[in-house]
Amino acid sequence: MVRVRFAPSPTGVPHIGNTRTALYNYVFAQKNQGQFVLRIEDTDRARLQPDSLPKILAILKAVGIAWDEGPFAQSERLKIYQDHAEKLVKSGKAYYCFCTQERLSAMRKAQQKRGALPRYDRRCLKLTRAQVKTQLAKRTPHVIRLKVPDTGETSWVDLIQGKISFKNNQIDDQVLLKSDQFPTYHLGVVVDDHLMKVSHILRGVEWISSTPKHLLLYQAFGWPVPKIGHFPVILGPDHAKLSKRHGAKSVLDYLDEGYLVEPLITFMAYLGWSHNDNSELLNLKKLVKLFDLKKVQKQNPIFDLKKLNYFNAKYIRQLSNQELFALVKPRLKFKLADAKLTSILPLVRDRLVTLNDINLFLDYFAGDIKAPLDLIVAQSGKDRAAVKTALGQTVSAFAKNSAADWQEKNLEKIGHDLIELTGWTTKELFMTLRVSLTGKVATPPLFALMEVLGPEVVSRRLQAAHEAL
RNA sequence: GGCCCCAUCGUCUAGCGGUUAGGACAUCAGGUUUUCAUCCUGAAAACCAGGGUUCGAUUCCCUGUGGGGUCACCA
Repeated sequence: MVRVRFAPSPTGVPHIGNTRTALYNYVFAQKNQGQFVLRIEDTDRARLQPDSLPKILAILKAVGIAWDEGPFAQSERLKIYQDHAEKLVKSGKAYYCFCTQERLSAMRKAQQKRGALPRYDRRCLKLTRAQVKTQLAKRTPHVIRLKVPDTGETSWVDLIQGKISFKNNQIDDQVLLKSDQFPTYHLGVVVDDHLMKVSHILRGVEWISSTPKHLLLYQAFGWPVPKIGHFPVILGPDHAKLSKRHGAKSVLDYLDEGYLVEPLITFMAYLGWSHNDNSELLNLKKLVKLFDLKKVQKQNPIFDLKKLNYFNAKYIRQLSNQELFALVKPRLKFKLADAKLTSILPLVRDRLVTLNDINLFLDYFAGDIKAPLDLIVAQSGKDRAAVKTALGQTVSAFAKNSAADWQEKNLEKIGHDLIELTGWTTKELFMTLRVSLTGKVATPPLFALMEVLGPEVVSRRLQAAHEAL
């Protein structure tokens, strides 16, 4: 039975990289008809951020990752870790340490000065049983440390990275139970992964160097070791691990900005894993079908927003007008009648990168604009007087068209007649009208736009520009 | 710095001893008889370096270089 887990610590909101780890885990479990356990590793009380748990859950839900068990909070399982740590002390695999933080940091400083490896000097390992007893009786603050073997090496075959091995003498006597009686990460994961019958530990490469410590713990407990795999970490544009420093955003942030779930899933999936040419849009179901742990890269991928944009725009284009309408409506920053939005949508849909981009095209539909005279003249390529004349001719030409026949086709015909009348090039005239009507240089096709704008608005804006010139 | 890992176009990647080293994003150019976008076509763009092994290395091995991760009573 395949059982995976996602075990975030509630010290912040998971960014895209962290969420990708959850995604890979989930997809791997689904692929193997396995189960997904959600565990909250809230053992660091100092860095705990209470508002991050709801966000973690919201992200998983948004992506569609359904957990089969949990969320389990480690803070509610303290006794379990304490008992296990004590057990290790009894069996001689771990020991009490009464050293103060001050001593430890002074020791480390001295070691570094010497150029030596910063690690615990095992002073408390030399304590006699009686000495330990006295200290405990005195309630001296203490931790429990793992007694790491001095010789030999610890290795495993990583599901993604291949064989990895560490010499034991490189590994510090890790703290297992902190002086506040909370477990450290190392104790917590090992105990929980075992108790929760996790079969595959799949996490980011940043955990590789702690893996031997965990392996040693499994050994100390006499437990079987789960399969272990380490995903590459996502790097920022500066090639350093993606972090808050890069403004690394969460799935929730991207959703807010008008990105959609499927493109987000696709984007995350292709960061360190590949299928065909990495251009196919995915969703959770497709990803489950295609995912293969063997195709996960060892090399760390670099975050590239352009790809997300590509997938998002592509996804939007595949939506029906009705679907797009529903998605876009709540994001309007302009007051707009439904019927109007419906008629605008086909004109702008190919131009949207995110859903929020809808607002980029709405100002001249929803409100009124002030004609940018200089821009109009510049785009026309003519002098001011000529533009004024041409706009005048345009106003009267369109005025002759009945409101009932106010359709793109008819309007376009008038436009072409005007080209003959004025002697301007198509580009010159149409750009002049475009800017006069929208204030912008880049817009949907001119006559489709005019149809939606309607005769009154078109006439009013052209007239206004004409008069102002 | 020690330890661990990694190394194909700018980016994501295909490749698993013999290929004109392929695709996608991005970029650039042209086309779709009005802009922008879409769409289509095309272009430029990579095997980190040096040694081996081999008839033959992008591919296997070693070294160097470069990159990343990690060195807490944080996860």
